[in-house]
Amino acid sequence: MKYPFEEIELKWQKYWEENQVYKTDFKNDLRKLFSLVMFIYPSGAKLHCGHWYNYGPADSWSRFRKLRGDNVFEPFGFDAFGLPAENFAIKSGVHPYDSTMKNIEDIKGQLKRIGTMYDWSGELMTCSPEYYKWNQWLFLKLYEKGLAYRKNAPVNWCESCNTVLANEQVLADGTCERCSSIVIQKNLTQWFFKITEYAERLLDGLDRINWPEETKTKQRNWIGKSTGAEIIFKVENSDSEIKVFTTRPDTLFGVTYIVMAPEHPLVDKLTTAECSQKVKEYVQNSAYLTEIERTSQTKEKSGVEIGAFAINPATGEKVPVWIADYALLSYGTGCVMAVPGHDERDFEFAQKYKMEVKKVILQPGTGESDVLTEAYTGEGTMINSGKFNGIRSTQGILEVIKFLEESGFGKGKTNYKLRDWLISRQRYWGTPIPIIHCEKCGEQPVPIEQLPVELPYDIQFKPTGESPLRSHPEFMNVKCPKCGGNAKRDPDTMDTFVDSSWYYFRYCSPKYAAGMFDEEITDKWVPVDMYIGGREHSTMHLLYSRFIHKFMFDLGMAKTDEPFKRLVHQGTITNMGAKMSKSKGNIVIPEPFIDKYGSDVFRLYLMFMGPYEMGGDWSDKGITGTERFVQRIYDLAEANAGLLKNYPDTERFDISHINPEEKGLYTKLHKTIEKIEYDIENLKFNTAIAAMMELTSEMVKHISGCSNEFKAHIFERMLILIAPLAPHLAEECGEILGRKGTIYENPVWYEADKNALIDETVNYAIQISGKLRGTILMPIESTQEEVYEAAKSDPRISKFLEEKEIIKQIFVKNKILNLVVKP
RNA sequence: GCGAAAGUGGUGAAAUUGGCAUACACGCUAGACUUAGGAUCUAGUGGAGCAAUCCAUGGGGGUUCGAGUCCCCCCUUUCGCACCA
Repeated sequence: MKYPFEEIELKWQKYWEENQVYKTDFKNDLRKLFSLVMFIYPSGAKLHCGHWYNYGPADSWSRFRKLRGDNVFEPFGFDAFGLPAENFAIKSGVHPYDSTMKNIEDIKGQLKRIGTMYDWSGELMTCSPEYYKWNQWLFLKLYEKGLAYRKNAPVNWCESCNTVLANEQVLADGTCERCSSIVIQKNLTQWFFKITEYAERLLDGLDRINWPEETKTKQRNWIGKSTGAEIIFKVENSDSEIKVFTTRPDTLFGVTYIVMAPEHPLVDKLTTAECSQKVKEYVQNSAYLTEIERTSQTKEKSGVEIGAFAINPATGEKVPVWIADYALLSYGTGCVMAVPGHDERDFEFAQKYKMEVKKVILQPGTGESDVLTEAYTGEGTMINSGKFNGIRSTQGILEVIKFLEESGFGKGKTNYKLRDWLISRQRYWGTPIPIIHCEKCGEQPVPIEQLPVELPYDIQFKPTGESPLRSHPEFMNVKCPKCGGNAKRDPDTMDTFVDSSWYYFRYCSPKYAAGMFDEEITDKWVPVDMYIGGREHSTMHLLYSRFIHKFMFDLGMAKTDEPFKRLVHQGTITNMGAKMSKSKGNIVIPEPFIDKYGSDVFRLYLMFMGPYEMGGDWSDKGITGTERFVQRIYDLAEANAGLLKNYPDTERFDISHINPEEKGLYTKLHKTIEKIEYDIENLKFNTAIAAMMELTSEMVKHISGCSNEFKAHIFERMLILIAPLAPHLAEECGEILGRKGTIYENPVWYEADKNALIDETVNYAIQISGKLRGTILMPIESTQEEVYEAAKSDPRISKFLEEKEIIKQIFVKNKILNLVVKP
């Protein structure tokens, strides 16, 4: 009979749900396993194959662990705040709340068809006040500790859309994603979280978690630690000082000019009257470039002199001060000491503007008088550096720092590329920032007992560039919590990455009202043991949550200081070479395939396509392969209906007491058990399925020659092996075969019988001088002599040995015999 | 430019440690059963050659009895980061 997937998938999904098979008992934390996939943004585009590729295999892994005896918690929820819903509202007039609720309903329906073990009692959505209340609480805690603060900062601004854009909405060429006009930088007062305070701990923690090396490397690069010195340059005829950061204090004697970022606050003050016109033009010009444009290496460097001179603290020499947009205000001190002799960028700039190049590090193997034709950035001996002459540059770094510290002109300093996290958005559909601005008392936190600050439903969606909340008087006008006078709420909302930086805690007690989460549970159930999601979050979500988690640890609310013990990235499924996205119109939806083949076949196919962490371009070409495979298993079960009712399970068989067909199957089965254990644990689903296919083929061929007791043994184990990969199929076949109880209510895993893993004979590869000339079947553990004799007497091999002298034999037991002959 | 990953049949891909390259599938070819086949089953299927054999893991060197796997150089693709002083 054709495998009736429609009926049975519904039947088992209903059964699992009604019997609460996947409900987690938090009281039992023995062998607890928190298995998590990144929650979904409920967009109108709904679930596509990429989502399935994330959730299906992740669920198979969790199911495998459940069968092995782990107490698995696998929750799901919705990352429900965010820009797309609001943009949709601007276009269509549908309120973000309404569209989001509808999308969540739709997606939930789609999700249920996968047949996952989600414990829906953990379900949450970030847009509900009972969730975002705790975002606000978190904000206030950070505020209290000085880790949330407001400052003026440059942001992306589209003059045509009249709004702030997230970095992700600015295309690589510096234009607006929506209207293609140029995006400029504009200074606005914004809220930040001080993630930089945690930079060192964020680096340290990476050494203690089981994450892909590529992701750890990305985070390390993103944090971008570099050590060097901060050096003070006095300014001639001024009481101002210019501070620079450098990783090469050993090149201090080679400084020939200073570069400041055009937006540097000292620029106005230090610019002389003669230069002011040129400087003003330059500053204005660079404001129209995006950071992306400014920092693109293809652009030629440019700059102007501001007329001031700085004094080199080591030499007393005066050097000109320039502004140039290759200096970034956001890194280091925003000022650079330029050493054209030993820095490529400074060299390029000095060439263009005809500035002096001083050689202070001697490249090994070159002479002092050799002229530099390019910057030498390596190590060497210090020259032209006063009392430091002759010192190796690596040592010189330390010596110069010592000199700076003693003379008060600077100090050793560590710098990070990581910037503070800008969390305010001039948007409606997010968590309101719980701050009240009072003209008299200034910035006032909303008292905790007044949380949540609820997002009003009635609101005007117009892309005005201001938060829509600002034009909602009932929301905006409040009394100051301190003086009771009239005051205004902060009109901004939080970045949705705040929501996702602690949601895994909340899953354990989504309805908890006495705090962010029930620590009695999270103390035992957090951290997440397995986290599966895409690479695109390597430096965003995955860094933010590590930061927030460490903060929770500092508050005493988390027992560990890392949120995700083990991390795996599934590969990206592309379509026609491009990542699936609604705007590209290349989304592949799963429904047609589930309708045609069923959920298990589709899940199997996704896992069978290739290595899980690799992904690839979508094609449904091979799906019939997994369809046939499922049908063969179903046929086998039907042909042996009731078997397990009539024949009890035998734990193991003695190989010497079963017939050859049974023996072959027995060995195959137990080898398959071992392979599948290794493969699924390591998310190598494709080879696990291949192994199951092999086992199934062997069963189809040989099962009729087996005793009923033996059949019962193999079917019982085969069901358990396929259960994580095709859960509906396994339950149904179990029922057909007359198995006692359902699989997932009574999880069990069978260990491989080690005795069955050893073959009695092995196929030796016989090589002559490294070339394969034949194979011979030998009893296991044969000696070199025995194999050699057998090889010599085999005509296929002996003909290569005629009149040849064997000068060496290489023998690898149970594998290979290589006879090296004289050429 | 820097960093990471990858390159194996017509296609998706296997190959825990240096030890029989191409498992498992898709597709294709032939046959069987069929009114029929986009069903099922059986056999075959890296390339060249009648054959013995030879050649094949992006290209070129090397180490080794033996290299898809280790080392060096180069090419291509994908993804990150992109003047970070």
